[in-house]
Amino acid sequence: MNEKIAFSLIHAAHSIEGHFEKALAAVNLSSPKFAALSVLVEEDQPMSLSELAEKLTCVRSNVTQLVDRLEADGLVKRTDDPSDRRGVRAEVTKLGRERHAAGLKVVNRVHEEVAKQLSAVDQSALKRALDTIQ
Amino acid sequence: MNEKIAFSLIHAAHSIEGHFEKALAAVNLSSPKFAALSVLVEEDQPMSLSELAEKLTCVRSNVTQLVDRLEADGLVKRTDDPSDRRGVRAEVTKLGRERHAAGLKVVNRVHEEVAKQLSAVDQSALKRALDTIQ
DNA sequence: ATCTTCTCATTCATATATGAATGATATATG
DNA sequence: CATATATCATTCATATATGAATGAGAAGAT
Repeated sequence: MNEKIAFSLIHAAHSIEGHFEKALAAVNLSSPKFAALSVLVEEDQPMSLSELAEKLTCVRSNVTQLVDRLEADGLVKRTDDPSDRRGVRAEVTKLGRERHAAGLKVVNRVHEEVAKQLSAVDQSALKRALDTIQ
Repeated sequence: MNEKIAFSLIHAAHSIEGHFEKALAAVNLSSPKFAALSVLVEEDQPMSLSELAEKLTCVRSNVTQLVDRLEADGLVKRTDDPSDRRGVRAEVTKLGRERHAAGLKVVNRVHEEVAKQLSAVDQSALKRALDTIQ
C-alpha cells in the first residue's frame, strides 16, 4: 500500500512477465527463447552470436547457452561464418519460424490483456513516464 | 518508440532493478540477499525457511540455496526448530543486521533517484495505475 | 613478415530461479 | 495403535544470467 513507487513498478513488471511466460509455455517457449527467435526472424538471415547478444542486451556466454538450447529444440541452427573463421552464426529454422509465429499470437493476447487492465489510465502518459526512466 | 506499454513497463523495471543491484553490490549484497535480510530483520526472530520462502514469494528450494549463501557470508545462521524436528529456522546475525542497514541506505538513495526521474509525472496516479496490474 | 592486440565463441565458476524427487518427521484417519 | 497423508528442508536436474579465462583467428603496428 504505502510502498515505494519503484517497488510498485517492479512488482507490476514481474506480474506481467509471469503472464508472458505462462502464455509462451503453452506453445513450448520461454521468454528468452522467444526474444531470440524474434530477433532472428526479424533479421531474416544468419546472424553472428555477438550481434544477437547485442540485440538481446546480454553477454555472449549467455547467447552461447541460449542458442545451445534453441538448437536442441530444433528452432535454430548454427552455421559457419564464411568470411570469418572465428565467427558462428545463428539461423532460424522452419520450425523456429512456426514456433515464433505461435509465440507472437499468445504474446499479443497478453498485450491486449495488459492494455485492458490499464483501461482506466492514460496509457500514453503512462508510457511517456515509464520511458523517462533510464 | 512505438513499443507496447507492457514492454515499456518491463524495460523500466529492469532498468531500476539494475540500479538497485549496482547500489547493493557496493555494500556486498545482491537483491535476493537484501530481500531475505529485510524479511529477517523485520521479523526480528528466528523464522522457518518455509515462512521465509512465502514472504519472498519463491519456492523453498530457492530459499535453501539462498540461506546457504547468506550463511557462507556470515549474515544469517540456521538454528533448529525446537518444536518441530523437521524444521530449520534462519536467524540474522549481528553482521547481517549491519549489512542490511548499509543496504537500506543505498536502496533508499535509489528510491530517491527514481522519484526524481519521475518528477514530471503524477506519481500517485502512476502508482495507482501500476497497482491495478495483477 | 612477425609480434601484439583485439575479437570471436566457448567453457568454467557462480548466482539465481523453478519443479520433481527424497528422507525425515508430523498429523490425521481408520 | 497403525497406517496413510501432509509438510519440512534438502538434493538434483534444469534454465537463465553474469563475468573471467581460454583458444582460435583477425587486424594492426613496427
